[in-house]
Amino acid sequence: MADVARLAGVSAQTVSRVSNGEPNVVDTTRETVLRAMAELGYRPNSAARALKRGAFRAIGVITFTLATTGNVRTLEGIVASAAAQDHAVTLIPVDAPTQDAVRGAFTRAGELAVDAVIAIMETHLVGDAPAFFPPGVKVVVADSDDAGDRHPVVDTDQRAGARAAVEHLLGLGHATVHHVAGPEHSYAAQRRRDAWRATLEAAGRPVPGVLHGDWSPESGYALGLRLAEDPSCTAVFAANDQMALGILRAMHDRGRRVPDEVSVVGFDDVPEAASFIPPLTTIRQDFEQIGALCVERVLGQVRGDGPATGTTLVPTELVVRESTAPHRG
Amino acid sequence: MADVARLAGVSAQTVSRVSNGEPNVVDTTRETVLRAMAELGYRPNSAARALKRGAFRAIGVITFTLATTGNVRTLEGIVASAAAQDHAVTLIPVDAPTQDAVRGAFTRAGELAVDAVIAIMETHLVGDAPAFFPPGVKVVVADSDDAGDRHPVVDTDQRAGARAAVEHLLGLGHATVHHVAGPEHSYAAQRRRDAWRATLEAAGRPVPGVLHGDWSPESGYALGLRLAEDPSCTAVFAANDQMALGILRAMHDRGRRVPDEVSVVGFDDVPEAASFIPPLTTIRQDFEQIGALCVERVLGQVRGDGPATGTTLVPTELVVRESTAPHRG
DNA sequence: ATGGGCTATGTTTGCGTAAACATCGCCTCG
DNA sequence: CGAGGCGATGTTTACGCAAACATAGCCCAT
Repeated sequence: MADVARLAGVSAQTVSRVSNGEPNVVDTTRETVLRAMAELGYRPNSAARALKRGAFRAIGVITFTLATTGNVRTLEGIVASAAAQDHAVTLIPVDAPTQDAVRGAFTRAGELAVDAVIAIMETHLVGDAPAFFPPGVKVVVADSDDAGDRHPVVDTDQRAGARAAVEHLLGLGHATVHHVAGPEHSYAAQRRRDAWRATLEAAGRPVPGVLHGDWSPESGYALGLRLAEDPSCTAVFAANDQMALGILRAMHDRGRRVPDEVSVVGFDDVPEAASFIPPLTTIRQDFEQIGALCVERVLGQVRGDGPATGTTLVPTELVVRESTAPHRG
Repeated sequence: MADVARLAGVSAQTVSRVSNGEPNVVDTTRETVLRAMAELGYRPNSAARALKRGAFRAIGVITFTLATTGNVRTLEGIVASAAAQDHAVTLIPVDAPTQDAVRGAFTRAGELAVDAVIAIMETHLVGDAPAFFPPGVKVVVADSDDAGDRHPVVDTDQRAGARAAVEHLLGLGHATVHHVAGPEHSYAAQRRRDAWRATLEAAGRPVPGVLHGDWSPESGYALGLRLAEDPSCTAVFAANDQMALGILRAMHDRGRRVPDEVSVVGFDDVPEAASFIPPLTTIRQDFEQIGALCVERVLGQVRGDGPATGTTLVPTELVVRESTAPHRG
């Protein structure tokens, strides 16, 4: 910076003003400085800038895996939204899905060059980790629809989505709907399962035993084989599209035609869902909006004009494709 | 830091030594300091630290989209590997796949708190963008198997992978292999297409006209419908798994049985590939290793003990599943 | 026993920037 | 025509940390 100032024949402070786009600099001076900057290849040093300003203009994102569609697309929404508000995004990996590992990640985040942290994980993993935080760093949690009393929480409206799936199937004339749920410890899976059950009960339908998978297509296939054996099973709601894919294959392998004999609904609307055999009816989640809301909440806290708690639910959308059809009884 | 020093009754420098884990501190002193840190909730300020050290211990990753399996998994590999070497990862989004946008991203990266940059994109997009870089920041490019003379480049061995796919199909007795390629402007797509053609020519087989998709399942479906019309088409090599998925559905819709009548091979080995109908034979890419190599190369440059150019190709693996079978002619 | 070397700790200094305050010249208005 | 004010620019300072250098106490070998 001193070099630029010397070359431009001005003070360092004026260089600072130009580089920060402050208004009270005469145009000719500004241009001289800009030319000097270009000539010397000057870049502001962000460390010094952050040190002085006390802010990094960066958001940390803590997540366990990028292997799931939801996390990645949420992340993408966060990055896009943060970029629009001139903030960078720093990824903070968690080695294992344990509270200890998450606490470690939060500790690292506290020492990192970030002003705020978004955790994409379920509440029970977050636990009390944010308590170990420097007070200045703000936290928002995605993918957990409770704990809104401790941090702002943003999540898909799991209940409404699951209800829409079940009601769609009941509306097609199916007597009841079987459910292939996600892992038992997952809040999202629990929400979808509970809403599935509640919707059946509200409609006065029998509630079949629930099958728990692990979100993978393979688990969907294994459980799908069991459902295929059950002639009374004409409608299946899978807790995500990947398991639905496995179920489709199981039905195919067992000669149960979809949707003629069995209707299948997924959850997520992954990009491939429209190309499954047959194309999958599913519940679309708006991950981009989740990401955008996370950024809004967290920057609201940083600016001091946003709420520090409260849950925001993002609506879902039923996407009807060819894997569901009226029941032929 | 001064508060901690006062409470512990030592100098600020000793606090610094403790917080950096330097060895020449007596255990009792260290413990006193650690206790004072805990009591005051002290966190090192990373801005000041970076300012002093001249390094951020952070790597920037420039990429256009996280919507593709490859980019995400490469990113995941980068994050894991960077974390193992105590580096953070900052995402730098590119708004549009144009050289201008990429140049803008590199400019931002230059002002960001990063010591090095990894670009996950094809070379022709990177263009001369890194020339606008501060000299201190190092660059590595993934997903481009040329330009290794300007920066280190890490990429999947596209040619070997495509050759393995074609040879597998020829080995099953198919007279030739049709190809559904990626977009024409994509280097990766070009490499796979060229290797497909070269392998057919080397075997003295006829080279069918190439069909270009856009990587999406929908484009695979559209092109698959055309292939399904052609009774001479018994083997298809798709440039990625998503298009292969579309092809499988097209064959299914036209009553062309896979693999009995038509064999299909994909590229990537996405997690769903094993659950397609039928499970997809494909070329597995080792994205985690690509990510790890990117980090190694880039940190090697930062440390000054790594090469500044050169291409590293990561081998692929043929994964045989049920979508390919011997030709029945 | 005494010098030399070694370790633990303290002191000084500066990294690059921007806020706060200081200065300087010009314009306006009575 | 001069006081007052305002906008453009310069000067000083501190942000929090760690490198470099300084000091002080100790042990060992001669």
